Amino acid sequence: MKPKLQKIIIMDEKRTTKGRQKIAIAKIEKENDCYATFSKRRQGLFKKGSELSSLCDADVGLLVFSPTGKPFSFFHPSMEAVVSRLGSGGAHRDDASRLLEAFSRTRVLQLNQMIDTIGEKLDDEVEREKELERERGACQKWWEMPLENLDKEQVEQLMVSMRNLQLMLRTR
Amino acid sequence: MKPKLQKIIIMDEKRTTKGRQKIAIAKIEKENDCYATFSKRRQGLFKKGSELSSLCDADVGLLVFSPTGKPFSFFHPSMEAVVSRLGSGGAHRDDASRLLEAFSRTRVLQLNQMIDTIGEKLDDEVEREKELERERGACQKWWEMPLENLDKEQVEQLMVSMRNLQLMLRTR
DNA sequence: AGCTATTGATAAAC
DNA sequence: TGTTTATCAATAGCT
Repeated sequence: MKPKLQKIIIMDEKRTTKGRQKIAIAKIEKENDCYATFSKRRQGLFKKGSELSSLCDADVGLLVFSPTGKPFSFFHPSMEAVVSRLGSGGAHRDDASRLLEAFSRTRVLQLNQMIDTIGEKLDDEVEREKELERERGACQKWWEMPLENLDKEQVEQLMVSMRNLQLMLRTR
Repeated sequence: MKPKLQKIIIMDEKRTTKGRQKIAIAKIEKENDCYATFSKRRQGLFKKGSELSSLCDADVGLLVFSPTGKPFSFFHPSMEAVVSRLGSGGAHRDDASRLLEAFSRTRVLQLNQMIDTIGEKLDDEVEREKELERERGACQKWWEMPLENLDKEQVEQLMVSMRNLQLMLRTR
């Protein structure tokens, strides 16, 4: 870019880092750099997809495999919505499809909702959130607690607690 | 961002345009602006996907529907390559079926990975969580958090999260 | 995982 | 839709 608007930039202090540098779009050979870049850019890609779907109310489906073969995906508004638009959407009643339904209703939806409702809110709302987090501590977003890390006992307690919560909410 | 490196910028000539302005991530109501934005951002998204696949030698599949319903897709190295990574697949059917199958398989893979992870007892993460719990004992029982202190939005989020949690637990 | 300087993407205006 | 320009947002290189 060649700015038409003339700017004169004077910098004091010494540069502390080299900052972002231009790179060629070619395979990153250094394995560590490659992983780091994949992680950052995958996040960026999914954010872009999320923004596109929000801004234009467009159905979006993204599917990416990491260098190690691990799959990542992003769908909005849901995998079913995106996939069903591809055609007549014949009745796939195989196990995979049913699993897909069950799973997409939980983790995918949850992740997307988190992204939509929390991650992409306006700046001041994000600021307010951060404020709340600081006040109340890390436990505020308990629902982001990785369920994978709960043992059987903890799960049972969680379910009991959920039932109680439901009752409380209902009586509100 | 707040640059640590002090810059003094002097501009002469008058600004000729407003340049890029910050926008909220919400549905663009003006139809024309919406189409223009979709067109530009779709290009940007596909470019990002292309770069990611080149930089990290990653398989990438992107699928987007314009506000008018027109489908766009990007696959690297090819749809076949992306799909085939998910298994030999059965007989060759139409593209839609194959895509669906691919997506389903992805989900199943993730589900299986999750189940595996769940089966294991946690190590460092759990220790870390317990550590946190010990530190802030009061906050551990988040479900006893006074509901009066939640605003409407938080309650809605809470209920959504609960529903997702239920589904997720059910699939375990 | 955080930070900062720089590159890259893109909202406005034509 | 394509081009241009000033800004905003993503991220490369370090730690």
